[in-house]
Amino acid sequence: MSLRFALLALLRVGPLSGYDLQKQFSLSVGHVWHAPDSQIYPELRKMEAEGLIEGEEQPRGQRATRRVYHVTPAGERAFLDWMGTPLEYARVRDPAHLRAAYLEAATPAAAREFFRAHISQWEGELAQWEGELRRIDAVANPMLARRLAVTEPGARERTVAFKRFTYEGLVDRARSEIAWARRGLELVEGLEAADGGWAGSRATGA
Amino acid sequence: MSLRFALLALLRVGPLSGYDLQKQFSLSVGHVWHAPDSQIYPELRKMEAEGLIEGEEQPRGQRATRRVYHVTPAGERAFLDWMGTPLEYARVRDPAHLRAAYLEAATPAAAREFFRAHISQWEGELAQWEGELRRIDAVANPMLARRLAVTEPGARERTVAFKRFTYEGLVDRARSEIAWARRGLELVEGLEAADGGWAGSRATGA
DNA sequence: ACTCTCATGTAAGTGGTTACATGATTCG
DNA sequence: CGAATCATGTAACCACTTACATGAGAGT
Repeated sequence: MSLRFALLALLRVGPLSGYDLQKQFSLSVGHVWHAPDSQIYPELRKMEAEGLIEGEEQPRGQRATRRVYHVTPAGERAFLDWMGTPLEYARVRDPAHLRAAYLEAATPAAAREFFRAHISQWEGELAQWEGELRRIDAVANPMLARRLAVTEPGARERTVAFKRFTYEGLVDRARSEIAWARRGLELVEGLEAADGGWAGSRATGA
Repeated sequence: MSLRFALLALLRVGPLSGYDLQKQFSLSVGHVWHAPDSQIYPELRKMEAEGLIEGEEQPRGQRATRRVYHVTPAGERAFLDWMGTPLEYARVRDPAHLRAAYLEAATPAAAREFFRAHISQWEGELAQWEGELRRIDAVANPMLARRLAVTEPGARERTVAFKRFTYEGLVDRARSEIAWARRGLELVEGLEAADGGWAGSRATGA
């Protein structure tokens, strides 16, 4: 349900084709809400059918066209309504913590590998989010720059502030996942030292 | 894909009916992987069809029966294999941070309400997870007690250690979400004080 | 001529959600 | 006798994933 609002958030700064949208997506909102192009195109069609956006065919070369979408008043209203309604939180479904809870059934090597993968996973996200933070500070994100150009001066400060704040939260989260996994690595070391029996045949299932 | 392993994790400590499983689920693994009964029953059937578990019809009263499942050797192997394979991480899809990134479009009241809801959401989770931590320490979780009874003495320490460690991680996460949202509340106050123009008609879409 | 980017999708499948359906048993 | 709990599902729907499909235009 959030995809359409992520799309509206982008289209609200100015008209874009599905293709451009998809590109901008991966460089901005995509950092908090992933969507592949195979999901974006149909969603745009649906949103158009519901009157939230309108598409205009534009010629491209001799025969080809591209469809450029802009937000309708109904779309603007839908977006602002959404901003005013409470979020629905998804129930927990956390594969990493699920696995962590039963790591005694894994070999020490597999447990270590799990934590290492967790660290590198979150280091990847961290790098993305820290990069985004730097781009926000430098107004080097093209989407943000366009948005600020379209925003009345008095509102620019808070526009930047909420972006910063959002990515700070994500950075915190990534750091705490990494810290947790590092403690996990230490825990594995400790348990292995304390109990020579782990790594035995039981853990491998043989 | 994780559901079946969550179910196997429970069944590995001893046979259970779908109904019992579902009850135990919400009191243990359910804290990291939610699943409604309408998903559990069909999944058990599928797992049986694939030979991971086996069900036995047991009489209950005069006419009724219940189906009690136990893990087969193939199921045990599947579980241990899963423990040894790298996790697949889902792409980010985070409604709260998506909204936070565009909160300049909301009224200050809506922004505040959003953060308050975020705090109470995570305080709820926090309470659950802290409760679970206390039950782990007191061995007051019946599922954990059963598991320890079935675990060789040398492996008990690490069984408890990984559970503790998992819930510690979840508690950390909840705390940091709460801290983030509190900072969000402060940010809203600050922006409102700095800029009397927010809360104006623009933000409401009129 | 070839390749890269632009541009827009469809189709099949999976995992999960919500709502509904049904009947036996046990306990007060 | 009625209510709670035991017990097991089905059906319709939605969001998302993966893989595939197609063709025009621009640059080398």
